[in-house]
Amino acid sequence: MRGRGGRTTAPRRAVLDTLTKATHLSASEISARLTADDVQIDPSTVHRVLSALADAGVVHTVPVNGTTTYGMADQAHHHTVCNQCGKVRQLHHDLAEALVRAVNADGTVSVDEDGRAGGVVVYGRCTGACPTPA
Amino acid sequence: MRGRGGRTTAPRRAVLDTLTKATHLSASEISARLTADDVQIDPSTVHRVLSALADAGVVHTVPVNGTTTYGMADQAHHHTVCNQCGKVRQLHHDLAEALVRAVNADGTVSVDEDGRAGGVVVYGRCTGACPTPA
DNA sequence: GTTGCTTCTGCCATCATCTTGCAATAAGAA
DNA sequence: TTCTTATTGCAAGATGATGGCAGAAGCAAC
Repeated sequence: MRGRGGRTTAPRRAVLDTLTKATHLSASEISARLTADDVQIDPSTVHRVLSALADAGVVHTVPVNGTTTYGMADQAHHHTVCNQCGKVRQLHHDLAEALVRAVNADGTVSVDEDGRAGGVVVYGRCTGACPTPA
Repeated sequence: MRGRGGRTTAPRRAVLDTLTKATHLSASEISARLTADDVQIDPSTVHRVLSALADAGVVHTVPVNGTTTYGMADQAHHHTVCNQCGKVRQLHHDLAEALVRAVNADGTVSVDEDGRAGGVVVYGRCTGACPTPA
């Protein structure tokens, strides 16, 4: 699961476990869930672990409001984001793929789908009531 | 230009002037340019002005790395962002519009193009050398 | 199983961005 | 011109994220 040179440590395992159970969490949310599970990991460590995992391509990042949310990289690289509640949803759509191809063909920006933050994000608003106005 | 209930004050005029001269700037960049032009406006005021303008639909926001960049709303609502240098480019493409229509048709998220942050953002990396590794 | 190198973690301080409270100011209407 | 109220400036603080450093632990070699 993480055979990319890095070491298998308890914090990394815990962060990945948290992220597989509920994808698209911010660093502070992951910290909160870990402490809720009686796993004491320093917030700075969570940030470093996430950064390392993102560099390794294990997780990807989605910017939401002012913060960064993380999700497993084996899932879709395209997302919708609600600007109100911050909810991140996966976006499975051929048009997103087509748009990526078009942007890549354009030449000014290259979208590397394996990169830590490459992909299409559609910002909008939940139709109806937002789940949690986080 | 800003007939939407708000008052026409010097700070708002200055922020809008800065934003029309060079679109897609962060709040701190706008502050820096204002001070460079010998216009003294408090950073918190810049934030409040930008937030008010975004709420009014005069400007739109694009999340870049950890910060928020602002651009005039009369321009394209879709953008490409370089994760390395933070460069924001306008994205004129029918596929982006088609994707928005598809997402709206999907029903879970509504993309209001007049909203303060609605639109498509494609995150990637500048092909070749990035302008300024800001 | 033991040893040792190197990575990783935890703690701390620091930074940057952004927000909020409050008094003073000024825009716009009467 | 006067008055009401939105807006600004200043200060303090909240929040997210980063970097340094000493100690702990993973992993490989022996």
